[in-house]
Amino acid sequence: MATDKSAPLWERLERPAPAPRQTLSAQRIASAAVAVADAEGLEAITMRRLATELSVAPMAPYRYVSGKDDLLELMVDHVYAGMRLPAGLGWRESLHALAMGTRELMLEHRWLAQLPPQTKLALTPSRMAVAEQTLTALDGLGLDPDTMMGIFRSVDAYVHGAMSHDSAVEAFMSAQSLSTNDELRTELAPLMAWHMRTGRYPTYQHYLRTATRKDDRQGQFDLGLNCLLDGIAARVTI
Amino acid sequence: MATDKSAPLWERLERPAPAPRQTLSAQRIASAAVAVADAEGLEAITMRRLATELSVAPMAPYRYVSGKDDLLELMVDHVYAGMRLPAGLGWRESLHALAMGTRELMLEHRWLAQLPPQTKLALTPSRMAVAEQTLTALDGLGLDPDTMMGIFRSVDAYVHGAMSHDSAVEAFMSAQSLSTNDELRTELAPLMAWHMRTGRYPTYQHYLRTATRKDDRQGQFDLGLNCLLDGIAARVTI
DNA sequence: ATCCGCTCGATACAGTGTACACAGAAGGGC
DNA sequence: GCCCTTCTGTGTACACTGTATCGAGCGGAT
Repeated sequence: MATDKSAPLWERLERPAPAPRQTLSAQRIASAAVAVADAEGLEAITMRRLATELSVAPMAPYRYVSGKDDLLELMVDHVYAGMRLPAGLGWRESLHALAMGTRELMLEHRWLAQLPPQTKLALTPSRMAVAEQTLTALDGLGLDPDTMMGIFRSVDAYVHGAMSHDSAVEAFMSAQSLSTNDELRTELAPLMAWHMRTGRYPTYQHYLRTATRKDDRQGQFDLGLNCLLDGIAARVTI
Repeated sequence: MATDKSAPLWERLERPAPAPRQTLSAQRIASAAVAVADAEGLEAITMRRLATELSVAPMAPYRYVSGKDDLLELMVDHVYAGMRLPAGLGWRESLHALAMGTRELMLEHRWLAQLPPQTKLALTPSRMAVAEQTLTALDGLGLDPDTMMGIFRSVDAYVHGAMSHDSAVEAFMSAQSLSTNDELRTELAPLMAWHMRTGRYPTYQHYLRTATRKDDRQGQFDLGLNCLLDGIAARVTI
């Protein structure tokens, strides 16, 4: 029986491997790809590069993934599998853990923030598990199902938005070999100075002159997250 | 199309004068690119495609943009220039207008959500203007500058995260020629059914069975936004 | 009239994703 | 023992990408 390409990727993977040959496997492919992306960024992920990394012909991985999109899904699932949310906490602690866990994951794997849209949507088993755990933490609070899912998605949206920005900054810094926030500011200074010289942004200029923790990304993240959780609290406690 | 050196001298001489010069400009380039991306998505944006759209040689636009990244920045600035935030509102209405304006912009130009990270960071004049207007709306409330910027960035992060998801969904739908949410659900049903058959997601399954407004994206967006704004309110009103 | 500099054209190149046909090994039935 | 199907990985090829480079011809300053 031929491999049924119309079946979902995940179903195909869970079918018993009819292959005693086994120099390649979805696992090996995924972790090799993740290793490359972690070390050199998403743009280093190339079917050829992946193949050489696995000491295999360029087209070989196509036996396991139907294309690059599939590969990216596999990578996402691979790293999300490492995320464990502590159970038995209250709703707020659970959402906080969800946010912090996702943040950590996206810091460790900066490429997560630059995936193409169809991959961002991918409903992989590990992601389903995260959703399941979060929904469970929100269960039994008297919320209707739509609100439960809405809360989960809102936190997820905030985390993704914030981390998309943060990891873009960090990718930029490492691309320019900047290691401190001061170096970053120095790098951006000429552009910023030019903007300010137009005189169109007086309030922004005032911010630049008086702010003190301009680049505390962790603090920024916490501020927004706490605001969001506070707002959710008002809807949870009946 | 090649300069045919073997053609008779006289034919070569009578060929139309190569250029009524100033055919290109940053404006023309930006709006042509935006038009293509709006109609066919970001992946249709190709230096060659852009050139043919402008009836010009592939390398011609490089006189105005130093590469594709520059082009994308130009496009971002071009569409953000159309965003006007009403002035004279209170802080909450202003933040709400910022969120809704950005949402509308990202719905109108779905490619905004799939830009590469360095372009997402781009500090273009139009984006600076949006930041300026928002900061102005937050001024005079007794907030310290860091908190002002933090609030602006939090709202922006939420909007980007939420819309990144939403416009990925819509890109997927239009790619599969699905027009209604029911069609979308039908398309995803086999995958979802497979996940559910594993029995690993009981709470998710319960959600699927009992939820009623599963795909009300506007409602989801509003829920999270209102939560966030409520949380901010607690920090604004001292 | 001459020259310079800017704008745009033509060509070329390395690198991308992936379609396609083929080689060889694994294991079951005779 | 053999053969034959089936799966795995190989080799080659193609259309397409971003962009470096060189050169042609116009406009304006000298």
